[in-house]
Amino acid sequence: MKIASWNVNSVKVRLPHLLSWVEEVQPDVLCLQETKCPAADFPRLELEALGYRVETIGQRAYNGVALVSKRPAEELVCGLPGMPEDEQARYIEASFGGVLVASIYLPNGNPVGTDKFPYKLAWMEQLVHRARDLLRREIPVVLAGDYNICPADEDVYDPAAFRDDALCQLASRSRFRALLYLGLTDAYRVFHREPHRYTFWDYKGGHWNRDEGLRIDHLLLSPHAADRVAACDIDKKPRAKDRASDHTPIWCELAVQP
DNA sequence: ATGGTAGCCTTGCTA
Repeated sequence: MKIASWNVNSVKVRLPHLLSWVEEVQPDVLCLQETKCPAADFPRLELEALGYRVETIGQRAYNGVALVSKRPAEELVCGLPGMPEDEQARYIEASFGGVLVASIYLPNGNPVGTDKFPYKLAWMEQLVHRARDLLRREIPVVLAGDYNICPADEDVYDPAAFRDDALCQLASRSRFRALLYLGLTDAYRVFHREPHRYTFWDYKGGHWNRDEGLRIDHLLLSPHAADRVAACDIDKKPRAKDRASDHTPIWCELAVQP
């Protein structure tokens, strides 16, 4: 069972890239973030033509998450439990044949010193609570998405330049580590130990061409999923295309019948 | 030199 995550930065603009990637890679579940698209406007017919179903929550211009899957979603959850007052479309969760998958668009939190940063930390606190509840079920869980967290300095092309950034703050990293200490596993680091591997390259300043990026998109696995993970990688090819998203997909393969 | 680019509800906001 192949599970992937991709911040597409507008599903409408990225639709050609999205369709060609789905057709080529054939993920069983693809988690999207920053669709920037209300659910009623989501281009679901094009994905259905490839044999996929879509569950999504969205809003105009900002945020928006989706689950694109071959199997129908079960036990759908829209919005992060514990944050009923959150109006931003950042969390959608469902089960697919006994594997629970969430598509997460964690708040960016910049600039630190504004109310955006405490919003990020409060959101992460609720995500920790949700993860704790899900881990009690003792089933395979994949929490996938744009976490807007660089777990360590090795995940940043220029750690000094990002020292005061919300993506690298001690408080942000501490909440991310709280997820790991609960028993979740960073799937990418099971297979790749080398530093300076990225999922995001800023549009500004030719960062893609110099491979100056950040590792902020993550697949976190519950023990039952980590026991079955057979592969995980970042697919850099979509980032090289014209009119690319600033993020590229990350995927993992679980030894579970889809 | 606090720049640069992209997408959106655009003349500003978010990332």
